[in-house]
Amino acid sequence: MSKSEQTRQRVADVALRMFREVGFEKTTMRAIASEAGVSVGNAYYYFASKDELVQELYRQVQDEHAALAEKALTEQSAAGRTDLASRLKATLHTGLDVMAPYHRFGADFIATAIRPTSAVNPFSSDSAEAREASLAIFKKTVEGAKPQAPKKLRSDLPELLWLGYMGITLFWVYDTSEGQRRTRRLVDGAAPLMARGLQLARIPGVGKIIDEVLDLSRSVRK
Amino acid sequence: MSKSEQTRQRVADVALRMFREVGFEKTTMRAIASEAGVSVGNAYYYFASKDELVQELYRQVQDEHAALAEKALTEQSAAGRTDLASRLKATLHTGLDVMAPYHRFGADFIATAIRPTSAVNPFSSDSAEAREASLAIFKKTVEGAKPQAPKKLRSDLPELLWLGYMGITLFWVYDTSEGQRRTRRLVDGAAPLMARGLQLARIPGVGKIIDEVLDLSRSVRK
DNA sequence: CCTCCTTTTTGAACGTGTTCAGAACTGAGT
DNA sequence: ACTCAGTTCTGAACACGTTCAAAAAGGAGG
Repeated sequence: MSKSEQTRQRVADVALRMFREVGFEKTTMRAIASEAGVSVGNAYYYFASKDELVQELYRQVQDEHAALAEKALTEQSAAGRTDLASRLKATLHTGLDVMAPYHRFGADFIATAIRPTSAVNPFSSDSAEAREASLAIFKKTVEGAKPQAPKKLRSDLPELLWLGYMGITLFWVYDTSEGQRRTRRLVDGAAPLMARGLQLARIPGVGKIIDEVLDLSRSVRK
Repeated sequence: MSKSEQTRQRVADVALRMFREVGFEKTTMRAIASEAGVSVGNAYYYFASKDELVQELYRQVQDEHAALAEKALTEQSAAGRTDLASRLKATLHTGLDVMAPYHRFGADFIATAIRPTSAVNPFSSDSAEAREASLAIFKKTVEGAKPQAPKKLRSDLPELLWLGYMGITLFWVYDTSEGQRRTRRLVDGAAPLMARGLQLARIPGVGKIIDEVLDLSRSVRK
């Protein structure tokens, strides 16, 4: 590893550790630089802004989620539990597991991420790669499920679930209950309800409405 | 009006005008103070932070929404249009109308509002009053509708619709289409779908699931 | 070893939101 | 008129994220 890469890595490591330990706002660029043994300007040579350090954090959280979810899904399959509700629970709970150390400061990260101009914004094109990776987890969750979801929903489902996951994350940020158990309960309750709700798509009257909802959702996404 | 009140008002007026004209980030406290003819410290004597000025903005937007929605709903009723879909459209569209001048900077406001520590956060206790006022608009929207919504949903409906409105607002912030017409289309499409969707609650199989969704939503709100 | 270009590093400086010690003003009581 | 407590106002100062001109280090070719 070149000296340049080492410096970059050291800055990133220090930043992420400090984010975890003292939070986003209290971690100043000066503190990061000093702790990493470089000047402020040098930290900026590698990361154009504090936001870019958050981006680094997201990447790491996401990689970890992908690995943990994959592992949990595989174990469940081996044990014969292949229903969508169980798989969804596994994916959502592992997501919460990975984010847990950052809960105290989650709000700051969300505030950063939500700006359309932010590179970390989950809907922006800058983070397309990260979003695809996250979507892939939900694709895997849905595709490996038996019985499969109703055909008409299958293709849109991962994206809708991912959107739901964003909502759950928002809920989690505001969840001050101990260990965020209310969010855990939400996941445990919502996963089976969603799985069962999907079956309703087979009832004629419901199916028609769902078609229209999907049409609208597609047209509005352009 | 006392001199103190005058100063406070002048600061607020200048701030809101500048927010509208040049945006949240570009409106500095120094500029507000200078434009209002007071010192920076004096502006802080009346508003503890820049966020509190945003709170002032929210209050104003909300009052305007309440008035416009009320007017639109009354006119519709007079013309004999009392179905929920039409009423919902009126409420949502007037909301978008009121926010329109701020669209360019909406993202900054959202980023400010989303911090749990922010006084402007729509879920925080600090903004309970504002939230109640907003909820009241949706209560009126639902209650004045004929035919009425299914009984089991009636009490939770305003809160759920309000939540949906938050989602639509988020969508609107990210909507860069001209005049935010995609958001308008979303409202036009979603309002009738929601109204028709509610009727499905009367189908036995669907009703049971809805009961459980409501139970979960209540238990998780604690 | 020297030259010359690129990459890396420095730290002072800028503009920001916010704080605070104290100055200026106000008005009620004497 | 004078006092004095409370209210209103001031502007310098602080810490922050970020920028930038210039210094230092590295490295390729002679």
